[in-house]
Amino acid sequence: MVLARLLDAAVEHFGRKGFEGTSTREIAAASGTAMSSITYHFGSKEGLYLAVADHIAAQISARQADALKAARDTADASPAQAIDMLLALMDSFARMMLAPASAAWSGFIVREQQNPTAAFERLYEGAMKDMAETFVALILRARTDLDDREARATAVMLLGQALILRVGRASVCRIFDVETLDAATEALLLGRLRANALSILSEKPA
Amino acid sequence: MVLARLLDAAVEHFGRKGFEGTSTREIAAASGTAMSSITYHFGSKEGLYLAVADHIAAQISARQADALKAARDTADASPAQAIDMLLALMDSFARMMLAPASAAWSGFIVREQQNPTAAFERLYEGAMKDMAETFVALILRARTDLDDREARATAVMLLGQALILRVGRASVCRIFDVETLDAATEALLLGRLRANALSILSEKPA
DNA sequence: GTCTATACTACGATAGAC
DNA sequence: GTCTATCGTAGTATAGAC
Repeated sequence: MVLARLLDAAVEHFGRKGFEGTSTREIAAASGTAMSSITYHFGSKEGLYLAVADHIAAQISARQADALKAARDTADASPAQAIDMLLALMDSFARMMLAPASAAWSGFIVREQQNPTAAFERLYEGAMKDMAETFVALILRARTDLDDREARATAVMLLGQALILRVGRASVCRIFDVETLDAATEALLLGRLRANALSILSEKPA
Repeated sequence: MVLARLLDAAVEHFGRKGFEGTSTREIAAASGTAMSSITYHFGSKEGLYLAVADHIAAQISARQADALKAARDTADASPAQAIDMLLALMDSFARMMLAPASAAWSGFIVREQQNPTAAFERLYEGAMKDMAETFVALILRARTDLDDREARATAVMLLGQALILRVGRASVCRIFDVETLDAATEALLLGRLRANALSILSEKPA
């Protein structure tokens, strides 16, 4: 119980302020326990940090599980079906980027992207790899004119459009001249994302 | 001279390890000077941090100045001309995201996006606003079917495709199964980015 | 298991010599 | 202007009571 509270508080604090920016005393205080319980349960501050990576990966996987399961059997999908699945997957991913819960996760993940530690491996293998490979497989079904590497590049670009909703949030708000994203603006962004993805995925006439 | 060395070292250290993750002693050591010179020149650690924000904004502006100047007079551009300018601007921005120098900058900027301090204002006003507004203006010329808010959303999505090249670098490398991005993969990504942007910007038949 | 108390290190800021 | 020396604070980790 204390263990779970410590983990939740650690996700929040590490996500928002980074490893060095967070003190174990803060996390312990937010969990209503003593700092030494971190050593007891996780061995060290670093041990807690790695546990947070696993925790985040598990939460993301759970959140995307439905959308990924629907896209699991892509071997015999028609291009049109693959596009439908991709649009649904993009929408699911983008909604996660818009959800408040992803703020702390993304802070954690983005730091690991720029300065990968052992935690990045856990994040990628635990949550991101599955989504990336599913994307690539679906794109290959949708755009039969692309080879494997082109499909991977396309997956990167599609994901980037959703990623900026979280990672560039402050700039997005400035571009729309709002303090926080309201429902109407979120809907507008999701609609544009869908339209763009459709443009990209529709196979071009030679 | 010491001042410039401190600033350069601070960009690197703050960018890679964040404000709390960087000690003033580290920065001073990397600059070959004493820690107390930070207090002398910048007043405090925070003063140095804000100076770094201005420094980064200036460097980005300088780097994008040519591409932005070429797109300055958009009032009478035809849709085809606007698309050409946008593709050039996208390419310029994406190449900055691929350049090694942007690693430290982006670390700094991304932290500010998620946890904006006074430094974010300086970054946005000093470098990002100009690019964002230029993007929106050009998109409105290229896609006459979009209203202002739709054009802003489209700008966000276009920038996201380039942003992921830096912010999601570790994942991009994993998706391509490489340690670092080689020239061939970079060319592939730039090519896909251009193709996607073209798909998105080509006005759809009603 | 969870707490209090404490050892040890590193931090930012400042004072003062030169 | 740039250095060395030092102060006060806050950090992680550990030991030991309960």
